Amino acid sequence: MTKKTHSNCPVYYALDFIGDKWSLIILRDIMLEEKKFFLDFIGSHEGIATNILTNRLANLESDGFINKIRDTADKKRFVYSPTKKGLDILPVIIAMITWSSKYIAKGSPASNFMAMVNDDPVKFEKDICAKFSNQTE
Amino acid sequence: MTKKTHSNCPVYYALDFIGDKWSLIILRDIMLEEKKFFLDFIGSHEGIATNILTNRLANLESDGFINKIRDTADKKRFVYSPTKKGLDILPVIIAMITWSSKYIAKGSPASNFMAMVNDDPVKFEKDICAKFSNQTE
DNA sequence: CATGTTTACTTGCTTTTTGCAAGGAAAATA
DNA sequence: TATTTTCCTTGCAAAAAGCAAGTAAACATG
Repeated sequence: MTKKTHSNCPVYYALDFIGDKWSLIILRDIMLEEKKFFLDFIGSHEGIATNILTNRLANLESDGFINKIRDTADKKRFVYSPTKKGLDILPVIIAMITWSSKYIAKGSPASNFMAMVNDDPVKFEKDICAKFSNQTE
Repeated sequence: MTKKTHSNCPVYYALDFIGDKWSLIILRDIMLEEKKFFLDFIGSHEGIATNILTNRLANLESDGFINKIRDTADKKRFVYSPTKKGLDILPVIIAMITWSSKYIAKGSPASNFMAMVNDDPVKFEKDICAKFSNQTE
């Protein structure tokens, strides 16, 4: 996802930014799992490597999906949060959850999100956006 | 996207299948661009290599997203078509189109799909599904 | 029916990306 | 000052993707 082709196809355009697995996983962690710090993302059970995480966080920031600000309480670390542009990716994530809840193996341990999304996807999105309503951009 | 991790996270579960760019581009071509044949996909301006296309078509078929049947009219070639499971990915694609139409540069040559999706996304999805209503699975 | 074309796929090679392990730097802590 | 925490970098190996050429079966043509 280094070079953006800026295709005139809107599907490909979106994939230029979130067409790799890790970028969407990070956005999921930020928006759904309320992760904020570098080590939070490292703690995801998917196991992203530190160099890849650094690269993806930088891309997501320069592409305007997330903000990166130094934590005032603990200046060693940075707080990562979604921008409006990033929050607007939520419908894509929700659509994936809807699809998965239909096709995931019955025996699989169900995620909380599946029930919530199936129950009321609009409310699900609104509730998450409300958590980040203090975002300026 | 070779090994499926079968994570209990529904986002990651979906990304196991469509988390690489090419798989979604192929599904876009099949469902939105009404492409059917190997050479149709090669003709996409994104430029997928033949070995990658062969691999992705095989994966999509074995994962149950598409059907592959020999063309009765011209037995040299195969007809690729979406299954119900594949058509259920449409909301993900539509969510991407919605996102892109909001953030794509104003000067960019607009796709037909952007206007149609923004006008009536539910109708957009129904119309596409109707085209493939003869699909048995 | 011999020859050439179309369509799908394969193979070998190079380049790019990812994964992994170790280390480094700034801020906090003791 | 020494140690820990947090984020990031670097070097190297493994995996994936990209590219060009070639193969084989179905078909078309003379």
